[in-house]
Amino acid sequence: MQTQLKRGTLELCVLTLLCRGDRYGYELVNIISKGMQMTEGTIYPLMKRLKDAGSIESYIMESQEGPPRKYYRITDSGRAIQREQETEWRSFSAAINHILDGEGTEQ
Amino acid sequence: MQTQLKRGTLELCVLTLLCRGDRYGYELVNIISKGMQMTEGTIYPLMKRLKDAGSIESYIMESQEGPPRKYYRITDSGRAIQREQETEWRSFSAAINHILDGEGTEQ
DNA sequence: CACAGTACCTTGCAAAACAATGTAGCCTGT
DNA sequence: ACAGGCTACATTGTTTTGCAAGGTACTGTG
Repeated sequence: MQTQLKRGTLELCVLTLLCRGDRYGYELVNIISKGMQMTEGTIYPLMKRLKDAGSIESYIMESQEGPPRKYYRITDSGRAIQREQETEWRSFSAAINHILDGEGTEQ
Repeated sequence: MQTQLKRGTLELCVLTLLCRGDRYGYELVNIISKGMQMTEGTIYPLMKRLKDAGSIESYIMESQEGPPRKYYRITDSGRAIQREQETEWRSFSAAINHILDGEGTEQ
């Protein structure tokens, strides 16, 4: 059920994390999955969508601890979208909380 | 785009409103659409799902101002689901806000 | 009698999360 | 030397749900 709640917000999470520095896919899964359930089956299609949209760029880097990593870097356009989505999220969650806290009770 | 954010939360909104009293479909659209965009094409399939799941019941009442209205009443099982989903929403939105407010910045 | 508002409903499309599955490199223990 | 586990990438197909578009029908007003 939680599945549905995540729609749209994972993109915001990823863009927000990338605003603070480059990350590779597997790393993003590990960070985000601390707060909510999410797996690689979700992140890679999402990264592809973001790349196709021009919100992020990627580059490969070797690692001493395993296979090469594909790092993602946010673009200016990605930053703009992050700001937009953060605003949307805040007003959206405010609307939900408003209903939970009693909106619509009055006759 | 906001479309994706709504996933799952509209059900919570409807159940929450019905916890406070019976409502008819068109009325629910009017209340919820004050806070976010939503139309009848969304509510009627949702009400059918909720009814099939046993979360709500319905009854018809005449109206002096137009066609008869189909009112919905929440069931005990519906109330339990509402509580569950409200808890889920609160912990979910907390997780998102946690990421927005700096989680994952530290090395 | 047309039109606007109220109120119901269905069909078909699109977006996105995710389980399942597959590849391959690195490291440790035996 | 090799099995097993972790790291790290990726794709396919299923499922859920929001919504535009379309349709019916009743009531009241100009």
